[in-house]
Amino acid sequence: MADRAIGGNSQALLFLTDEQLRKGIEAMFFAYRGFTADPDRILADKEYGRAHHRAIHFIHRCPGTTVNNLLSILGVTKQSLNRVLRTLIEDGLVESRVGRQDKRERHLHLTPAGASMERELSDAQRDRMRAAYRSAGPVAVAGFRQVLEAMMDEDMRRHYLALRDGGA
Amino acid sequence: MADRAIGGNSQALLFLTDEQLRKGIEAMFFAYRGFTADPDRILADKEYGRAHHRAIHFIHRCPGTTVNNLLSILGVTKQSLNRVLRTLIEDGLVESRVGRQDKRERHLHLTPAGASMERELSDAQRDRMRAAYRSAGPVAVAGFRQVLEAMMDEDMRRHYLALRDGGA
DNA sequence: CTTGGAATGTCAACAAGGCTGACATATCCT
DNA sequence: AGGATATGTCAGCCTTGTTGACATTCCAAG
Repeated sequence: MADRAIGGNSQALLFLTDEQLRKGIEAMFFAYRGFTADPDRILADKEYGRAHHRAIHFIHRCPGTTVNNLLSILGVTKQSLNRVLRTLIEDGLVESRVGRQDKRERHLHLTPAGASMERELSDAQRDRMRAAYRSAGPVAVAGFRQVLEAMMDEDMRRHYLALRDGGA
Repeated sequence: MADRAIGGNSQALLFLTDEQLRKGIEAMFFAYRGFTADPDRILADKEYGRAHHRAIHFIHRCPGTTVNNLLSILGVTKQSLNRVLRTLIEDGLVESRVGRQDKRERHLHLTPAGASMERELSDAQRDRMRAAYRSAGPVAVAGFRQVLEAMMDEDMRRHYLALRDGGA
């Protein structure tokens, strides 16, 4: 178990020790709490939760996306998503338009109210991220993204890259 | 809202644009799924969930920790933790010893069975982390940790640093 | 034109894991 | 003796995930 990276290898692999990996694991745990803390605080006052935030985020990023596509990005069941989506539509934050070519599909868009909520949430989240980026510097940020990308499941990486490159 | 980092500033701050921040936010979202995926799969077969994993992890890291300390690390209520802890103790994975100095305190330890479960879970999680580290390289890993640390809430950072330095 | 399959919506039931509030017990400290 | 602390526990609630079943609508292939 212990530190297989060392074995017959060189000092250059010291960053692969179980010790280093454990620090990374704990860093992910504690950092993710910070990552969601600010939007969570805002959402608590309204009637919503983190699931609503995620839906709003990706509808903002992919205007006109279909339910199926959103399902696959979020990685939840349609029943779960539908519950969230229904309240967002009822409350006038999201609009669901019947597809023109394929009328079975629904294309999702934020209403002005939805866009305003999106801004409030992502501003809060970006503020923290910006402070972290600034304090760590550009080189660290590049490494941060590189490790995160390598950590994703294949399916998730596909979605991520499509958003990263398509949305740029 | 858009790209305040650019304003009257230099090119050196291009990594602080909203665009770059958004990519980091999405990377965190997708990567965290991968981060928990392997332990979750293992836990699904047994009677446990992610909350049990977290408790086991930190009891392993801080043998003899008190319930109160664990509460503060995990950031949940004692009722939530207790539900998890009770099942772990009933199932013989965790042992709760009355404190010697202060008999009000309970000191938590993994039993051999608990330690074995811990190993199985953290092996799975470390494997993925190791692959990510290896593919990204030591410089990226340093940046990864740096940005995550900067992203934590103050309370979480205290716990993280205590574990990072104390546990080294 | 019919039929199979895809995309969507919805109902019901359930589980995990958060939360609050209230209360009990044992222990420590002053 | 009495207040504070550490823990455990009961009851109930919420969010968000799950499965399974079923209806509708529509596209596309035969």
